[in-house]
Amino acid sequence: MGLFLSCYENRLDTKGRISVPAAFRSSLNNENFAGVVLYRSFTHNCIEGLSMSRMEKIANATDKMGIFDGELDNITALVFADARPLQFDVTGRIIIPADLLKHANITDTALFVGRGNSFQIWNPSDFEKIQTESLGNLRRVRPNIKISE
Amino acid sequence: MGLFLSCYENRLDTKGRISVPAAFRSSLNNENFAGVVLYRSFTHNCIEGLSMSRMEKIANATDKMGIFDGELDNITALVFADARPLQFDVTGRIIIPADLLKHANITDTALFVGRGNSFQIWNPSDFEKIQTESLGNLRRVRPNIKISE
DNA sequence: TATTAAACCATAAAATCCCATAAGATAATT
DNA sequence: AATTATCTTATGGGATTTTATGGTTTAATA
Repeated sequence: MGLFLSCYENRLDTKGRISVPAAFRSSLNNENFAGVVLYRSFTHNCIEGLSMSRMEKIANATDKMGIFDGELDNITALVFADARPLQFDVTGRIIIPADLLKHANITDTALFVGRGNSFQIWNPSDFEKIQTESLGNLRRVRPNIKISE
Repeated sequence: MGLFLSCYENRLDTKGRISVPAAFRSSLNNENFAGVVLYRSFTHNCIEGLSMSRMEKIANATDKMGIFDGELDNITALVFADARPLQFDVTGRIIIPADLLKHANITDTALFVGRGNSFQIWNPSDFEKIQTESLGNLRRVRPNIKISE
C-alpha cells in the first residue's frame, strides 16, 4: 500500500460530497474496496481514515489479543461499530456522514492530512492549532525514531 | 540504495520546475516510486529530501510504537503531514511546492546537498554561511563518529 | 408520493506529458 | 595532445490530460 502523505484542502458541495485527494486515491489503487473507511478519532476532534485492507489487519491484530480481553472489547466496540465504509463515486468523491462531520467540526471545507499508513480529516483551522502545538512538543522531547533495515 | 553525495546547484524555470541532479536520480534507480519526498526541516531553513522507500521505513518504525502512543501523534503529524511526494517528469524535474521554497528562502537557484542516506535543498548563499559555521564548531569539539557494521 | 441516494454530464484550473534545444561532459579519432 | 563526434543533462515552451467541483437526470427507498 502506498503511504498517505501531505495535506489537501477540499470543499464540500451542496450535497455534502467531497473529493478524496487524487494522491490518496492512488495510494488505494490495488485495494479490493474502492473507497475508504472512516471513524471518529478517540483522541482528537477529527475523523480517522484508512483503507479496508488495513481495517482487516486491525481485525487480525485484535484477534491475537484473545477473546477474553476486556480492553479488546472496548477497542473493537469503538473502532468497528463506528467505522463507515464509504465508496468513491466515479470522480473520487465520498459523502461523509453527518455525525462524523459534527465530531470534527467540519462544515464547508475539510483538510485531508496524511499519516503514513492512515490519514485524518480535520477542520482546517483546528488542525493548524494542533500542528503548532505538536511542533513545540517535538522540539522539547527530541524523540529517537529508530529505523531498522 | 545509493548514497547522496556532493553538491549540485540548479535553477528553477518560469514554471517552478527544477532538475534533480542526475547523480541523485541514479541513486534512486531501483525505487518503485520514481521521485523524491520533501519536507521542511525542523532545525534549519532548508528542505529535507529522501526516497519513498526510506519514508516507508519510517512509517513502519512508527507503527511499531503502538497505536496509543501520544508521542507518535506528534511525529506522524509533522513528518507525514508535511511530506510531499514529488514525481520526476520525463527529464528528471520536480516542482517544489511554494511553502517549501519559502521556508528555505529559495527563489531562482537551489543547492542540492548530499547527506548520505538523505539530502537537503538550500538557498546557495544560506548554505555557505551555515557550512562555515559548522566547520568552526567541528574544529572546536572534535567529535567521535562511531561506525558500527 | 416525497425524499434520498446514486449515476451521469459539464467545465475551469491545475498538473503532467511531449517535443525541442543548447550547454556540458564523455568517448573516439587523428 | 588536440580535435571531433557522441551522448547526457539541464532548461525552455506548447499541447494534453487530470482533477476538483458544480449541476442535472435517473433510480431507490421510506
